[in-house]
Amino acid sequence: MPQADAIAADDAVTPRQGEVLDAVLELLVEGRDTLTMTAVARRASCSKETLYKWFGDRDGLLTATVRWQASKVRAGNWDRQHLDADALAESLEAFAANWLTVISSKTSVALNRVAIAHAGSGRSDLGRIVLANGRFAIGERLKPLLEAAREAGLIAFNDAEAAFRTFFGLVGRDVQVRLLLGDGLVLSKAEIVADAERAVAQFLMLYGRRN
Amino acid sequence: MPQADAIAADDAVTPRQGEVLDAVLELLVEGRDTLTMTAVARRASCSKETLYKWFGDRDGLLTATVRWQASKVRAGNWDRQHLDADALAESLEAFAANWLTVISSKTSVALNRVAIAHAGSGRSDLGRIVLANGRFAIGERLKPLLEAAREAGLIAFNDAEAAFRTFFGLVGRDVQVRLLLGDGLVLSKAEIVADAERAVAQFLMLYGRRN
DNA sequence: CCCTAAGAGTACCGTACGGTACGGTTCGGC
DNA sequence: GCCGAACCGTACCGTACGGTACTCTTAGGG
Repeated sequence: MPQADAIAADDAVTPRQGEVLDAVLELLVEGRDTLTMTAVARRASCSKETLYKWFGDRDGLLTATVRWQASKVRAGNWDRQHLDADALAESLEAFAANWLTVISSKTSVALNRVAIAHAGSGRSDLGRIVLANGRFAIGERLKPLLEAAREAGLIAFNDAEAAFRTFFGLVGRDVQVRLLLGDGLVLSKAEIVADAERAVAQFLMLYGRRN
Repeated sequence: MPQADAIAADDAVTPRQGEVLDAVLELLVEGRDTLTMTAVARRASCSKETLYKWFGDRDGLLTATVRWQASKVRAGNWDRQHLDADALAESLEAFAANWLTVISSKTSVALNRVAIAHAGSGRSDLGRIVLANGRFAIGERLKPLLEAAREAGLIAFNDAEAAFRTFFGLVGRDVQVRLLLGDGLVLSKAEIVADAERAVAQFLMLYGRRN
């Protein structure tokens, strides 16, 4: 796990603090420009002084929010036993569908937006944290599956990282950037499943051992 | 009020206005938080009053800047004559390399960041404009090539849009989101060329007619 | 029943920035 | 050489927001 801060997440977040962070997420989803400390305090029914006491400053609050959300999104496991072609496809599809669901959620879009805006202005933990918990976390979770599949003779590749990046591209395509830029793209559950199947089929056509 | 003129006159940008917009791009690249009207005026050696006269307000200035940059990035043509397998691969690689070069440029990253931040806060032309001049513009330019290649019997697909999106994913992969989030990813000219070749090879493996 | 601590609510301060006003300067037209 | 337009530089205004201080309420502990 190269990104050390991927899991430095929900340490010592009291339930009440969780409520506050949920309020931040709400406001974030409603529109980034409404995210003022006063608005957070009002929404969470707490005082600004408490916000500053708990989170230090505005950046600290945002950082805690990003970590808080990351700690809530954990998914995509696979069965290490009996890995045959069907099980592989199924696991990959589960990863793909989960990933598409996450990146198309309003929360993820809003959080990525604020992290990207933050990354533009010098001092930026947010971008790094989002990357560590998003793109890199899923990479580290998926690579073992890819390598197990390779050892089982189901797929072939030299570089697991490169293979994952191809998978990533086939799954995500233009979805994330379109959502971030405000395109009115909506992914239904059915479309996500179909997209996941298509992406996995394409991936296996590129990397699968001909049988 | 000359405001209407200034907004509508995104095609008729005087040289002096171009200088101002270039100054905006400079500041944008240097760090988004430094982009204040005062800073623009200082950098461009013009008065704030002139900025407001020409561009209406801050959003107008940003919009003009996005359009200005878009008007500077036009590339990726292909030879309609003699379209054989080699020519197709070459054209696709040119598209891919050009696209990678654009999205990994500091200017593009900075502009996408501000557009994304803008898209978060309700009323947002910026996101739409960036999308129209980026993702969708290249799609519209590439699809004719794909369709010509299909008619030439080089590739096979039902939906040109879907084929393009796959191409888009294979080329871009995780590059754009990583750059937007501030990952220290640098693409050398050689890597871009290699990536373009890989993406095209993969695309042709998925869509190419077996020969 | 008091004492203390946590925290809600609110008033307040400083500053940064969007937007405006105005005096001074340059320059093309007559 | 004069006039007006364009425009630079800058001082100025209003406001929004980050951050702080202060009061008031509530809850536990003795």
